[in-house]
Amino acid sequence: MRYVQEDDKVVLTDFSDFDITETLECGQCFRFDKTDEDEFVVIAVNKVIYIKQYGMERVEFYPCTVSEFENIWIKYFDLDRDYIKIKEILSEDDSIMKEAIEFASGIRILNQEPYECLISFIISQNNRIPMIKKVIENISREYGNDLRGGYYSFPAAEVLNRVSEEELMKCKTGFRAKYIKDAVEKLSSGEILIENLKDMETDELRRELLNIHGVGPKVADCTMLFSMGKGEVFPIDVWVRRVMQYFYFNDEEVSMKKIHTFADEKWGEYAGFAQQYLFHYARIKQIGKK
DNA sequence: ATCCAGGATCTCC
DNA sequence: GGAGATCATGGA
Repeated sequence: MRYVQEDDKVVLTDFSDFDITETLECGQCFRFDKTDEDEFVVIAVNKVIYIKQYGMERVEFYPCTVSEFENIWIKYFDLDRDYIKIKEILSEDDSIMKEAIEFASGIRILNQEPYECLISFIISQNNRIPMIKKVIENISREYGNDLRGGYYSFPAAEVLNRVSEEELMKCKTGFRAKYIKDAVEKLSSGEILIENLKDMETDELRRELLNIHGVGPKVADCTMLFSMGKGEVFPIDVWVRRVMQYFYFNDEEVSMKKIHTFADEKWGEYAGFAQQYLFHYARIKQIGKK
């Protein structure tokens, strides 16, 4: 990996296993817009950044400085991880996983902000991805800070804690408004210290997140995988359930516990990565849907 | 119109 | 401890 400053851009070259379109559109994050072919704008960490990719030759990040790139975006886009090794291990003696990986081999598991990620996946329950994006956008526009260009930061827990359930509903949160309220209350009161959570052991962290009303296994697991560096966590949603049953359980109904045990034994510390390749593959190809 | 969406909760047994 | 209904909202 090599990167240099060119005007207001940081230009990345000599990289592999990174595709901005696959990474953003594989369902792990919601605050981005496509601005052109292989070009996106991402809103994160109080910043608006554009990313344009030219094949496997060149990726431009702008506006951006080398120090911002090193301090924020390398970690955010998980660019310092060896995906070649992960893909080798996951593909070994598994032609299904091999195909899912080859289908979108440029996916990186982002390291998002824990608080925004948690609220985003609370909103995601029983919802569609375009609608999830709209709701998060509504909340940000209404209560976040203006970052210019029509983009707004996601409001802090202390800010949303002062917003009534009825006001939140106007952002189209639906029945999830009371769940968001419980989360921001526990976070802003200090009952849950979100920034300390990623240092906790996975099982204990999971139990902590499950104490929030409206956070179940799936939302907790997505939060841990996509924002707390817990790469061994295997979130199971309708698509992952379908694809797992279809490919690994002879298309039979199996319990969540059974799928978790299987994933843990088969993929271990890389189960979360396996999950994301499978989820994206299944959703695009509509695997297992009747 | 009816069903369903990156689920979780509540109720009832 | 598992099955079934319910929850807002909008698109197919």
